[in-house]
Amino acid sequence: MGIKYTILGLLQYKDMHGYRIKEHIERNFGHMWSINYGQIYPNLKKLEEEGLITMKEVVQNDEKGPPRKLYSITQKGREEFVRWLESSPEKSMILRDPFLMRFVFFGFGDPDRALELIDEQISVYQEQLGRRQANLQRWKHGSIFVNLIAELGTDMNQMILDWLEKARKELVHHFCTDEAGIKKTVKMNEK
Amino acid sequence: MGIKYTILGLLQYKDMHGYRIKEHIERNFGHMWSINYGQIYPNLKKLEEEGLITMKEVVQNDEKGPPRKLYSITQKGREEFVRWLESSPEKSMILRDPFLMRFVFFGFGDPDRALELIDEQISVYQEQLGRRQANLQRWKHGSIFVNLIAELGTDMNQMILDWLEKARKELVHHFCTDEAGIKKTVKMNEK
DNA sequence: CTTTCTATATATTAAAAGTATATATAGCGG
DNA sequence: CCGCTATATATACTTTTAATATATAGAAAG
Repeated sequence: MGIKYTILGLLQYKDMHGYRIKEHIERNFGHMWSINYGQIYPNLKKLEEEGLITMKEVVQNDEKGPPRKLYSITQKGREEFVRWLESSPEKSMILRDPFLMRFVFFGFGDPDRALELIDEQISVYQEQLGRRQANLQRWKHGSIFVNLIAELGTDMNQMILDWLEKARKELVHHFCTDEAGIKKTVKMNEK
Repeated sequence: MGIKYTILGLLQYKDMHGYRIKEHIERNFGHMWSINYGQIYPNLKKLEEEGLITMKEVVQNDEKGPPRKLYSITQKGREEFVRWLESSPEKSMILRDPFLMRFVFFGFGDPDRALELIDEQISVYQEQLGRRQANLQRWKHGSIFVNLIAELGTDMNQMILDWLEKARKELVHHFCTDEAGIKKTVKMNEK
């Protein structure tokens, strides 16, 4: 889904080699999505075949490591990129969450364990939120677009945390009204 | 990612055939994720091979259409399902958004067009929010878990709308301070 | 000087997921 | 009888993910 154009977009900023492309994406957009080497190298090859980028040179590494292939975008690539950039997205947001997939069926499992899993998820998102807020400060002077996306990341994180806490409360109440002996659990889990 | 367990989970509620599984997922969780026949039938076959479900019977359709294969979960399937249900998720949420992928690079395109795309996205989410809120009413008396997930869907929708409007304002301001002649555009897009 | 470790770099393969397409059955309306 | 729609099973192909392979080079330890 648009990996080609993401790579083209990055090469508009500056020339890059494959390893650096993944690094850049992870650093700047890692909170929103990620990319794999299995996607990068085949797409670089394809873009080159289509004449949208060229492999400029193979340079010896300054620091350490093997020689690297530096890619740059062509004029044809710039035009194709803008054509895509100004087209309407063909699909809406796709979301996959192994936790939510479990959440739907929590009625089938052990209520105690369900609450534990929610607590784990709350911890994960709290930690991630802290990292994202720290990153926000770092990126304040960068691109307004990256900044706004980072804000979306923290907004989303906060929203999910709020929902998790609300869901937890309602489930504690729901489990509590069951004939199951979980009152002790409710008490233990209350702060 | 867990398609097998989603199918197992649905078969805990009641026996179903392949076509109905997709229908059920689209109706109850369509706001969060979707599934394709290309995922359903191979996984049904695999689950049967693993002894987690059985193909109970082939029944002639009452209404119309061809005969259908009714699947039901086995005891082994129930145990495997609960094992998965009570395990910690192995990954975090995955998010893919063709619009956000473009948003990041809006600095390269035409500012007018960028604002148009944002306006389109706002329309899409507003419409989706209306549908989700209507669905919320319908599901109020159903499973508390499905209900909470539906609430998450509307919460997320509202959050994204808020962010889009905030982003739009900041971008209008950002573009306005450019040396580009977009003041007219700013004026036309103001309500 | 050699070995081990780490970071950096290119790349491929297998499995899983997602998309598109094919084929079939049956009722209904023209 | 034909065309359309809904219902139903299923496969082929593409994309993504995860894992793995191979390589280079500096630094540290022995």
